[in-house]
Amino acid sequence: MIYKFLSFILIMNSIQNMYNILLESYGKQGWWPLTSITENKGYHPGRYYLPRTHGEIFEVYIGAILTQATNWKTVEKAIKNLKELDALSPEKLIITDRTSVIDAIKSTGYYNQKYKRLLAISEYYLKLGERKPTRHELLGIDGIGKETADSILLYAYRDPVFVVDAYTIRILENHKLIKKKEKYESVQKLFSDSIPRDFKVYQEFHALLVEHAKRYYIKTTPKEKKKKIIFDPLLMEI
DNA sequence: AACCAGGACGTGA
DNA sequence: TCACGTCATGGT
Repeated sequence: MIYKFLSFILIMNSIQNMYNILLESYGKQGWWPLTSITENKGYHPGRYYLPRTHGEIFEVYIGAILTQATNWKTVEKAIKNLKELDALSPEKLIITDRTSVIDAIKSTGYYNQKYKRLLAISEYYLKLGERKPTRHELLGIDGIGKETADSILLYAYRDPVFVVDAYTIRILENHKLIKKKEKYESVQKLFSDSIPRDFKVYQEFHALLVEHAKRYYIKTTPKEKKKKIIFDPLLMEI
């Protein structure tokens, strides 16, 4: 029993170390990217007061839906298209004709689903008014699962909710900090137990894990078919 | 030219 | 509960 306790302490320490090293290596990431920020492709490191307007907050919702199972570059294009269409607000999105919106978001794939989901969050966002959503409410909306809900809470509202994505799982598995098929909430709790309850840390850590995974956890050449992971330099350090 | 992307959801076992 | 198929375009 005491053995288990000690190993848990070590794991917590590794998580904290991982954050320190990633931050030191890559710097502040400045998520969530916003079109109102013209420089640095919308990223705004250190400006933790963002987003602040309804336009910026709603853009996080839109991006969170559109980025599901696709890369951000295609989402960037889609949001830009929506802006040119003048459909980048819940009110406008609802009244804009379906084919125009679908055409705008086509690059992100799954456009039929995503169109429906954009409508759903638009309706919800309007009903919300000035109120802040709860996780439970968000999860009740079509197309919003755990990761999307937590992304919205963390990046649109600055709630200290850790976002667990596929990359996070992959990295932690590789470092043997979790077992395979560890559950979402379980991984989330591990982070909550290991790092200070500070939304800024949560935002940066998640973004840093994504950055790290993009560098070392994606297959690079068709040759390395069997090897998903190249080599993670962090394995030596933590 | 496969293989994968900042997932979610429905279904059948 | 859980493993698996589906949704679809674009980047590497």
